[in-house]
Amino acid sequence: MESVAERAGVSRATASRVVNGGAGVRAELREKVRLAVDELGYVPNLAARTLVTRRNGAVAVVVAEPESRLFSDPFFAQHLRGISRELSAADNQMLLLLIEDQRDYDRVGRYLAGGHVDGVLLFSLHHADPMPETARRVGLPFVVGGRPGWPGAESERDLVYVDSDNRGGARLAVQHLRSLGRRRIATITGPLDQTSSLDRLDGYRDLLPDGDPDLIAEGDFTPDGGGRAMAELLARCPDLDAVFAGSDAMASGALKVLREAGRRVPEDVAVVGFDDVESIAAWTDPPLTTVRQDIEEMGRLMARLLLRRLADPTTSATRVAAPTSVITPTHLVIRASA
Amino acid sequence: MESVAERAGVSRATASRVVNGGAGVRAELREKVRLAVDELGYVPNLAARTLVTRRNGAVAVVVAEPESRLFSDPFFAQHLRGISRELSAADNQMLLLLIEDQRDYDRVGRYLAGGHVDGVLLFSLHHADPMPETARRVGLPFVVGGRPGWPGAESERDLVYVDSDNRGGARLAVQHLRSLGRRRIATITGPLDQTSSLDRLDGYRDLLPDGDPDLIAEGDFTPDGGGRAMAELLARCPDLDAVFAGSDAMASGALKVLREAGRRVPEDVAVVGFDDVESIAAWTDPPLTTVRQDIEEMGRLMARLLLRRLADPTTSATRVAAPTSVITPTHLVIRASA
DNA sequence: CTGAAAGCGCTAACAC
DNA sequence: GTGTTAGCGCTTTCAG
Repeated sequence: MESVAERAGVSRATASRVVNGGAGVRAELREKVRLAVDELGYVPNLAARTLVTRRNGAVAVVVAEPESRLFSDPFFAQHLRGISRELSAADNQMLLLLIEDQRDYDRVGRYLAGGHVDGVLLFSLHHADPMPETARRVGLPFVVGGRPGWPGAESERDLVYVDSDNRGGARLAVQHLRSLGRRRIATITGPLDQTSSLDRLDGYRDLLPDGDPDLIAEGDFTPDGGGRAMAELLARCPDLDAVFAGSDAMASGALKVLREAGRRVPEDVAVVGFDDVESIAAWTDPPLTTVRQDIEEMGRLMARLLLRRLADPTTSATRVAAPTSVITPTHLVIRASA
Repeated sequence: MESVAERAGVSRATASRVVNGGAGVRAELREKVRLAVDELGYVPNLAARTLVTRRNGAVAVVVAEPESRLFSDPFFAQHLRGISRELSAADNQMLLLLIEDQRDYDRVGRYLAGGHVDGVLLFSLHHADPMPETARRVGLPFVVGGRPGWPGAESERDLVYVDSDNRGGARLAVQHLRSLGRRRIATITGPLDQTSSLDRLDGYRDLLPDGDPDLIAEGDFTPDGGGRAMAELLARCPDLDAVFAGSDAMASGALKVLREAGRRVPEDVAVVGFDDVESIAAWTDPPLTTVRQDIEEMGRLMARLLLRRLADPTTSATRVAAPTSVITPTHLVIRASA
């Protein structure tokens, strides 16, 4: 920058002003500086800038997903795409931090504390996940993907999150199955330490308040887990005529087990999934009827919420219209499996 | 750090030494400083450190994949997992930079030039991709995922890359099909502007040098594209009795089209995929026989190669044992489709 | 509207 | 061994 200023015949201060928007600099000089910047191929040193501005132009995305689900369910990638788009539209970088084992919590915690990012996006929170507390401790604004509250989690109350209408979506699914005349409707849930699984189960129960508990089996959001749960259900309730799976991935596993058991889908057993992940739902045999949630849009919303917080440093004092959580709608996509 | 030093009764310099390993400091003082750090909850400011050391402890992963494949093929996620593991084992952060449209090339280029990272991992390079040149221009060491060379790409000659043995893998697939007695073996290729597609096609041709060109159709690595290519092939060569698809995702699309056309797999048409992405290959109907490449390992290798370059600043002058490209092996995984 | 000067928080020679 | 000193490259009051 020294040399840019020199070449343009101005001081470093003026050069700096131009580089950062050029407000309050005579148009003539502004041009001169811009020219010098181009000619010298000057690029500002971010570290130096951060040192004084205390801003990084970067936000961290922390994904705490030790399960193999992360790498078998495109859910995650779609989310990321939404986030990345929104962030880069605002010229912010996305840093992906993966947490795979206990040790990583520390590493990521240190990284966040190190002041390399301006805010944090948190994902796949399981019960009693320490990340929100960590983010709060180091004073970084954050937004959570998926409703984080567990009964009694006092401290989590006023944090901002984005989630889809899991409960409503589940109701849609069961409703549809019922309208098809199905009477023995089973469900395969996700891991019950995640609110999304819980909410979907609640939606199922909303419509089947007196349901047979044997019709409920827990999976883990993987095709494998879905298959295992399906096998359990079949053993317990051979007379079931429909299944609502808590994710498309699990539904695909269930489909396979049903096929192997000689049950025709949808004739003998109707199947509905959840997510509408194109690469799974459209390609199973038969193609999956499922509950659609706009995952990419959820990602965009998370990023937007965080950016708003960053732009407007509303401390807890003068919060007038603090960003608030949002629930995105779900709807049914009918294909061939139900 | 000022206050840490004060509290420990030492100078800032000594405090700094302790924080950075504590070599050459009396054990007694070292303890004192450590204590002060803990008590004050001190965390070093990375920006300041970077400013002077010129090191970030971070490497960028640039994924130039405008196609929707990125978000429908777990290939990518597995790669990332490998990279992330290797990087964090060496206490380096991974920054994910996605390139989706032309505009993004500039944004990412600026970011790299800004000096926020120590090195770059490049992915999914298409023909004449400008990223390697950009990385070279800003002077960042980089490693490429997938063989980048195109005929005549002089400047790309001596860059380091990690790739799997695509050609050998394809040969394995065709070999297997032939050993099953198949005589009309078709292939669905990936986009032919990527070397991985080209190499797999070459492997196919190695074993079928006089093959009927009508038995070759181009897909795009998506299930959809695979389906379209399969339909084409069926129209052109109704007598085909086997298909080698250049990816599991394309194979899944092909399977669907085959099913709809009333062809039984593997009885009428045997199908072999490529990748062995568990979430696809194990869950298709029938489960896919495919060529396995250890994607996560490839990611780890890329990271390791880059880290070695960073650790050992071998300029082009004294290169004794410069890191060199590596090709990982492939092998056949037999399931039910062939 | 522009320039001079004072740091941001840390590390690395260099003396002691 | 340890402290002193000089910056790393940039932004930003504060005068002019």
